[in-house]
Amino acid sequence: MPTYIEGSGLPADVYSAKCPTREILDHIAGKWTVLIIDALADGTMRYTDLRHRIDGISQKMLTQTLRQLESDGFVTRTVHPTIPPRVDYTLTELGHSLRTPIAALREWIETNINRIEAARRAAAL
Amino acid sequence: MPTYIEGSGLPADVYSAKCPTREILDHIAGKWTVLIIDALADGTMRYTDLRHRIDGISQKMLTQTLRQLESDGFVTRTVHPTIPPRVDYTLTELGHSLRTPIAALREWIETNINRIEAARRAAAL
DNA sequence: CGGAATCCGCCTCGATACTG
DNA sequence: CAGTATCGAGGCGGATTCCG
Repeated sequence: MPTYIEGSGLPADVYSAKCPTREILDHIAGKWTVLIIDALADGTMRYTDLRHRIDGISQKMLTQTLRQLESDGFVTRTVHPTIPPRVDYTLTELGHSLRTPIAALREWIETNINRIEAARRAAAL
Repeated sequence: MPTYIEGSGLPADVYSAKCPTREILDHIAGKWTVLIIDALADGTMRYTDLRHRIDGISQKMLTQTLRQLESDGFVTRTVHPTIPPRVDYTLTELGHSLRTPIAALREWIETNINRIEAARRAAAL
């Protein structure tokens, strides 16, 4: 049984360019998005924690992606007015439910990496 | 138990920028990649089939993404030397095993779209 | 500490036109 | 039918500088 979009009544379908699901797919299906959601699976993390956990991410992309996740309602940003400042990032309930498919993707890559690399070498012929 | 990278012996870890898993994540985590893999889940499809199934994809992105998937060993490209030409795309065994996590992601979006839209409106305040 | 602001090269992506 | 070629806008992403 498909889900129907509130308002339009049309069935949810990522294959349809104008379906709201398409934009969400575009937001979620990104390298940094996946890594941040997955990193927050264990619980609250500070900005610097994330920066060090996710090797190779720049300040700009971290901030930018976090803002996107926040405005999509996946992540909560909490500012503690202390000196030095402290900002915590946590998954919302919605973001929490996204954990499972995201983690599944990461785990698939990690467990199959040797098969993948072998397939790439074979495909390169 | 983690997977270890053949050759280096290091544990597979997408959080590490230099780990080969990171590049694969970058290739897989994309709007078009997800849609193509998911579309091919049902079986072989021709170029034009894919073009019509995935609403809004340009010829360029379809060709480009298919080539990427092919060189990563997820998809097989078969050319039939007929007139008019016919090209079939099929998931390899590896690509087939990727179906599960990809479909899980698509399904999560489609079933939760109304929650997501509500959360976005709430986050926008 | 947790950003914001700015600059900038490059690559992505889409639109258009053309081809065997 | 299944692409290739080209172009141009925009976004990605890194580096740097500055701030409360």
